[in-house]
Amino acid sequence: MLEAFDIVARAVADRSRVRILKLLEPGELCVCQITAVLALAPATISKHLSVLKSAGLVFQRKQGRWVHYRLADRAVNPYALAMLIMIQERVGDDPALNEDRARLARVQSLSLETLCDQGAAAVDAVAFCQ
Amino acid sequence: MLEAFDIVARAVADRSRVRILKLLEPGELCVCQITAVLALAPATISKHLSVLKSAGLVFQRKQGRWVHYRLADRAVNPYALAMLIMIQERVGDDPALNEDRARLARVQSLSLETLCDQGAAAVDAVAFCQ
DNA sequence: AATTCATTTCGCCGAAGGGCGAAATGAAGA
DNA sequence: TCTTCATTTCGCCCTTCGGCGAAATGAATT
Repeated sequence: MLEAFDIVARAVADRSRVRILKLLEPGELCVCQITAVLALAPATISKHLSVLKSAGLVFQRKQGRWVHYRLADRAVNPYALAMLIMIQERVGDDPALNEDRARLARVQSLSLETLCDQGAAAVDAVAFCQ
Repeated sequence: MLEAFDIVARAVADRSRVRILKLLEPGELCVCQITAVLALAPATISKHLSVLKSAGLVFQRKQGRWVHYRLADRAVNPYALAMLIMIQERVGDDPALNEDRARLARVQSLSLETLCDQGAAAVDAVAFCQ
């Protein structure tokens, strides 16, 4: 029990991972989309997602070349859902998170093909055009 | 906001600190009592308490030679109380925590004077006598 | 079967964090 | 004022963890 709570607590005790959880609130996202928003190396994002998945905070769905992640909606870890709800309800207005949401909007205006080819550069290009 | 959540999350992302929070649920305790239960160095316990205090999870009260800590009951950090409630309601039956509670009972059967003089050894002596 | 390519795994680096002993602090008592 | 002593702070060690590039994986396409 302590062990299970500890896994969830350690998982959310990192800004990048909380940013990912907040990004996933509106719906599932592809790894490359998350990577483009956070502007970190794919290896880093993959590691974060693996930690979140192990904690039962996110689920994974593979479709074609891409892997989509979404917030957990079923209790794998008894503390995961409660923690997600807490983050959802209480962690709201924040400069970094608002920035992420704006960036996500631009990311989602691109096809996955374009995004994977161009990476974060394409996102900045969209920002420039608007 | 993200910053504030991060501080609380990192504070509870450690087994020793969660054990301390669970110990404090029935009521305030002296530093030496917590030290005797967890069987860690006073310096270590003090550091943990400082982290919990900075996160707004515990309050401090000085009385004579001793310092008493208790769970926060007023919102210093907007996430602290919610996290405490979550830990209180959901983190329950666990071998380590049960062990701590049993050890706490023995600790509380000693006066602070005896406890501070003898340390953890006195606690083991009580266990032996019962 | 070979290629492409999004994702993951591996190995490494530097920073952060838990643990302790020793020294500092500071309040109570002599 | 001087001593005592619970607690805290400081410095150090060692482990854990976030980050990255390079290599491995594995599914889809040619």
